[in-house]
Amino acid sequence: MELKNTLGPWLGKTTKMLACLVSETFQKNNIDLTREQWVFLLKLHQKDGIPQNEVAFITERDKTSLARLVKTMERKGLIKRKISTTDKRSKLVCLTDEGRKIFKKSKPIMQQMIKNLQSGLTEEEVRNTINILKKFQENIMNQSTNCGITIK
Amino acid sequence: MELKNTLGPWLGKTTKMLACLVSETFQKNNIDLTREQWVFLLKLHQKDGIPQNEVAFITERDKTSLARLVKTMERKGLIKRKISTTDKRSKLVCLTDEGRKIFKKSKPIMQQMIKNLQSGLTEEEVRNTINILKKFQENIMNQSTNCGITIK
DNA sequence: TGATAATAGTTGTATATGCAACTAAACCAA
DNA sequence: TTGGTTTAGTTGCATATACAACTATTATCA
Repeated sequence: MELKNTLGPWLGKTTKMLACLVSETFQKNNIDLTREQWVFLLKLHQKDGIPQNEVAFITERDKTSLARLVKTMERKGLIKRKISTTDKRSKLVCLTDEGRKIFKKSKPIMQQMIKNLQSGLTEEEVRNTINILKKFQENIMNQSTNCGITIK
Repeated sequence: MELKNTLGPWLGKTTKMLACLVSETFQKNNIDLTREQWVFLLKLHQKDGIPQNEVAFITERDKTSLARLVKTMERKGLIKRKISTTDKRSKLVCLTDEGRKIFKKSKPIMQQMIKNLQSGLTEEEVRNTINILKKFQENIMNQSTNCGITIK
């Protein structure tokens, strides 16, 4: 089996190109965000004021990685933290006005980008591809003890 | 359009899980390599003694990123460099015995892993999925000026 | 030929990532 | 209640990544 006829390299390359596009799109539109920061803001828009460990779970990220992302975004004024009143260990992450503002600006741009990415693909093709990716993820989990982030 | 029904997040998550599996597999088998280092060694096995800029192109990576990868791998004794005789700017990257040895050890393990990843998927499904990914890549390039790494 | 442009690689700076080891708080069980 | 365990978050260390600015060398063309 030729490696280049397997999914792995194709997934890697496509993901890399997508990351590049997102970065380029933000730059073009003067949005000072990284892809990771954008996803973080998106999640906070869906549910604000959640503890860091929950954000780490939702965004499927190591807690140390998240801690540093939080630090960067707090420094940039996109989010703020407050210690939970019920659990002094826990820090709740909240959007700031600035975070909301930047996300609002980015939203239509990202929606358009996502729409363009799917152009030429039928809904069925997308659905089928997602199903293949799910199977692929199951195959990963069957070989692993710790990569098993829940399949939604 | 719900974001979670689009390809982007699924690609990202699958790639992340795959990276995790590769890392875990190396650790389990006492192979001191990262995923990137392994791909680098693979490329060198296909063609040894190539200049850094060509490796950067082949592995679709920024030249600065590659320079640091080269530095790390040289320090680990996996590769060595020699200045080209025809172009004093150019540095040719070559495998060392150590690099060959580690790759040889890793090869069957990676082959098995890749085989397992495709289990339950028909050849046609894999082929179709790759074609969708190609279309997706084209859509990326249509929106971008610099993410257009050649589609092979 | 000689000035200018292009190319190969490095360094500075910034972001993101994960493992291991740590602190502090909360939980739990004898 | 108290002492061990679990949990939330941080810090140290290492890797990977990319943009901008830099050096050194080569290529171009007027």
